[in-house]
Amino acid sequence: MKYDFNAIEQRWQQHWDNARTFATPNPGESGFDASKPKFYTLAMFPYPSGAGLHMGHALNYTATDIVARYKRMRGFNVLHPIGFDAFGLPAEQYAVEHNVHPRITTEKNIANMTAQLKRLGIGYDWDRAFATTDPDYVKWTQWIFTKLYHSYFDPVANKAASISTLIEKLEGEDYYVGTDGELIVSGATESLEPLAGIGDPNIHKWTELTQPQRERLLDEYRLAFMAEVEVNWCPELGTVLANEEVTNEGKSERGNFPVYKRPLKQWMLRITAYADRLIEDLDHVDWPGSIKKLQRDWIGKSIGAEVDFRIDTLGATNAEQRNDKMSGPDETIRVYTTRPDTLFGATYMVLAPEHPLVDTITRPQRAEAIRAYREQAASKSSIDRQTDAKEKTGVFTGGYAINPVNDEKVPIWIADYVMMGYGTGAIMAVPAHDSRDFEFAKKFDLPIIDVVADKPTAAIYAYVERHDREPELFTDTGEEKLRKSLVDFVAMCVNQDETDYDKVWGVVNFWRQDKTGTEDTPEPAQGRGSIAMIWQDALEPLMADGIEKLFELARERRLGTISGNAFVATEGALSVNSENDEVSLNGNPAEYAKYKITHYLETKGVGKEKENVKLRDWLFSRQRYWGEPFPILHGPNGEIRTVDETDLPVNLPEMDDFKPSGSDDPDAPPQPPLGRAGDSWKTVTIDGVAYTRELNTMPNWAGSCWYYLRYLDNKNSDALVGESAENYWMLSEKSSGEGTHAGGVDLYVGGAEHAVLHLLYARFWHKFLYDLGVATTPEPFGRYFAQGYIQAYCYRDERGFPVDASKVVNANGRPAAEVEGQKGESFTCEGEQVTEEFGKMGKSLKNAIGPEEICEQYGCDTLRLYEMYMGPLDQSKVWKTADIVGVHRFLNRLWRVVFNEDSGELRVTDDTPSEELDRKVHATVKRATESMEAMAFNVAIAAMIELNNELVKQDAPPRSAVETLVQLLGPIAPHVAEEVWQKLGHETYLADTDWPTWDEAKLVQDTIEMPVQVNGKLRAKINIPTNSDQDAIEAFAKEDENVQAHLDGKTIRKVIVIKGRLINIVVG
RNA sequence: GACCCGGUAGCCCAAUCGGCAGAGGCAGUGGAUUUAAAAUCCAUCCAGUGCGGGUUCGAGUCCCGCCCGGGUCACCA
Repeated sequence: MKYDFNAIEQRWQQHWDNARTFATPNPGESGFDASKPKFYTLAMFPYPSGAGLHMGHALNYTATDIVARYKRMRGFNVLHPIGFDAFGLPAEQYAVEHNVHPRITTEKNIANMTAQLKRLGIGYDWDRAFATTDPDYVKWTQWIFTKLYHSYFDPVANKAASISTLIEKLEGEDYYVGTDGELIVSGATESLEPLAGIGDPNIHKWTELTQPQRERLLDEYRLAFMAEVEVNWCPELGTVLANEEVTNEGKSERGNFPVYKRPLKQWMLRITAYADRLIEDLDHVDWPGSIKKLQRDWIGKSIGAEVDFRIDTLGATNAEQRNDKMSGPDETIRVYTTRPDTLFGATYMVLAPEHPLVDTITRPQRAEAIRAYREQAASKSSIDRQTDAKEKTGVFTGGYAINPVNDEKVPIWIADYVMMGYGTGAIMAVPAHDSRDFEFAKKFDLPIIDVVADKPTAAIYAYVERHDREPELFTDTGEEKLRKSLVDFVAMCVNQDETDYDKVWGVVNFWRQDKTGTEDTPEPAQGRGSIAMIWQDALEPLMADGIEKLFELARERRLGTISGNAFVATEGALSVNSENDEVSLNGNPAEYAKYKITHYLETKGVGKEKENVKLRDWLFSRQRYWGEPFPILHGPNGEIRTVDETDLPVNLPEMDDFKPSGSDDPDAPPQPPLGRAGDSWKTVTIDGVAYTRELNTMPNWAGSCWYYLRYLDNKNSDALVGESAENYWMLSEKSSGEGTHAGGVDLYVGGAEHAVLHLLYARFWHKFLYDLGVATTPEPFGRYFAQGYIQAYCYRDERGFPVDASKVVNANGRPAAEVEGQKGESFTCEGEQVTEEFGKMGKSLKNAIGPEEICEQYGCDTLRLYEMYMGPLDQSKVWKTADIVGVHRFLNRLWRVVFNEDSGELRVTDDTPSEELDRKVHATVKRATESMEAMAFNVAIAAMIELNNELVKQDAPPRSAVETLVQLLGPIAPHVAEEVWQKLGHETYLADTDWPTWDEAKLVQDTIEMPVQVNGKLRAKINIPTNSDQDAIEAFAKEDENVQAHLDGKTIRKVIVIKGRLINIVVG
């Protein structure tokens, strides 16, 4: 009776299906056991694509299944559901390519994937499964959207609230409206006053606004809103894309088509309102640090200042001024900077080509050049911008602005290295301290002046300034003395961290003039000693061309940039050349200088502190058929209303032609497929008013933003999730009072490629639902585990194209899979020479291996074992088919431990295991348990193999030891474990048994071998009674002959005894 | 370019609070079985932890500086 994995796996999979073994009741349902703790685990939502499951899926689903089965044995109520993210581009592309309705292909793919999942033996609660395309689910996705539309983000409460609340607050004058439409809290404390904007706050009351103004104001605050924005337009896909869906190369993530920037009116979600909470709450989730960092960087919060530069009209001729309607005194360009401390070094300005003030600023003689440049910039796709990024381009507008801190006139340029989408779309360029500005200034020969320097350079600036102020001090001295004096000055400033330059100046001059000081006068740089020499060395290169040259550079404020690079450091750097009659930053460290200048700007009314985020609002419209229709109706006068809750869901119209209108012309207007739907769908008449439905659809991310909540209560028709189910499954008790788990899914496993897409969008929606009171935890996924990729060898022919890896053989005709990765092999594919490489397993490299072929050949238990044994789950690892036999042998060996293969008889006996074997069993349980908890399944499996190797040696394997091993194996290789368990005579299923425990006392041996070191070198190993105390251990160690030899004639200085570990005797 | 992760035997990987570098698997080698091969079984070989410093009685583990590999982001002012 051989190990027949096919029959075994088929039998148990059928059993689990029929018996609904992994169905989990909710609170209040029959069979629910309230005494057990809960555990909610989830793998990432799969797309039911035509290609089916790949190895990465198998890895992901096996991992959560193992944890689910393990936790079940540990006495948890385990929720482990699955469903399908069935809307969206991939499903639609597949449907288009195969010319069938997406619903049909989607259903077929779901059926196919369901069968594949069952073939892997994953223990899902299938009763909870659904697809995002189910009308029942679409209804609640649309419901959430209507709530977003009717909500705003309250800046005081820091949470979402109903738009009607905002109206109440405006009517009740809790809030006023500022010039930029910002909300101003009435009776605000002084700290809130800056919200009022720069200069005259010009505060409006709600009653002063006209009805259209009011509508517009409210629209400014809705969490779902329409806006004309620069979007990523992909003509080939016929749709716009979110920033996150565009690759680095400026191509669409789906299909790899070119993407262009163009302004379009689209639905947006105000994710930026949640930026702070999305950052802050990362502190409370148990996620990999790298993923948290990716999210923080993507949100990209920075604190800097907004500064207003007045446009200068003096440069214009009288004739120009007469024609220039915009030369009023209030016309300013607002810039955002994170380095306000460098404001004195702003020598020019750059506007994004799309900046609205460009036309105003441009002088007539520059107009043609500007027009040409803007046109060129607009026509570039992001890929071109990317390619051209190496070389800075730009055009001078002919206009100037006034630097508010020093009244210097600075030229205004436009350049595509400044983006309209970030900050204010305009920058003050500080070429000395920003590498992009530096490059640009070099290319167009714009002035570069230092305003920040490291400490020695700052000291030189201070010295030269004082030298030039009192030149008479130096009339009778030579260059040598000047040089020494400078070195002293710099050395004293740097070594004593002194920025009171006048004081140092005094001291240095005192000594320079060879005067005798009073007792109080410190010697510069401690007597011109060695410390001064160090700085002399550092300064020598600067003075190579003579000290006069150095002075010259300092007077030109160019000391820092002669290196040919911008000096961008803030740590340890000091401001220089930054003072006017009212404020001086000189000698101040950057952080303080920032604070000081920002405060100065505020008092002058030309700037204020400003927080900024890189994160953009989420573009939510797609011009596609296969997505959730918006529950939105457009009225004849442009008014918008949401579809009533009772009329949800809005289902997609049946259409014959659902294909998107793609085009290779980037200027063709978007034509959503729903525009071709019949009028009976498109037009809705309510109270005699004919409304048109919104014709765009939602992006595929919509459905995956809240699916984990629907699993909890997927049959509920009154709410997206019922309260008791949500409370039970989402609220997690904090285990130790350490508040690291913010609730939600207890273990979420998936690939890191979703770090800034799904994981950010879902957190945003969840926080909104939390504000609504639908969700009771601030975060959706309390713990997230990012699994590594599966990589594989791949082969390319002479032209560099990948060839089918399964057809590649080595020189002896052996399949590559058996010898891959070994040195000195040469490979051919159908007679042609190919080269071996290494990359992510997949279709594009033609090196994919389907889970199904492995299941057929070895069984899914072996596949599950192998995938977990390859290495740590969070790391990428290489697929090697040849290695699979290792774990397959393990299962075979285990089978033969239990059964006599020839007779089919059980080999196990009821003998008591030997003390040694018993110790091994307990040690294995301990190691396996700890490894399972740490998700180090590779280590857990190794421990099991070890124990099995012990059992192989037994002529009569004791039942207790075998059963323990089988139980440990259960979560990972459930079919064979269950089969053996049953054959061992058990009535209950292994899945329903308790996880084995270990007895720490059983691990202790009577005697223990301990290494003895002398001076850290191993000199002996001694066997001593385990319970020996420190003194006894030391005495035993000293008895050893070899140890004595090494102690001979030496003094024992110290004896380190680590009980159970080692003894180290230090002699000298 | 910036950031994150990793580097232990021919290969994949273990090694608890800093405490004897080796558990497990693959490959290799020798043997058993076999007409032969595959499969299977038994036995066995193999490194001082990428490099250079430092802390320590003691470093794969901690600190500093590099090198290599993988990943992510990338004109974000």
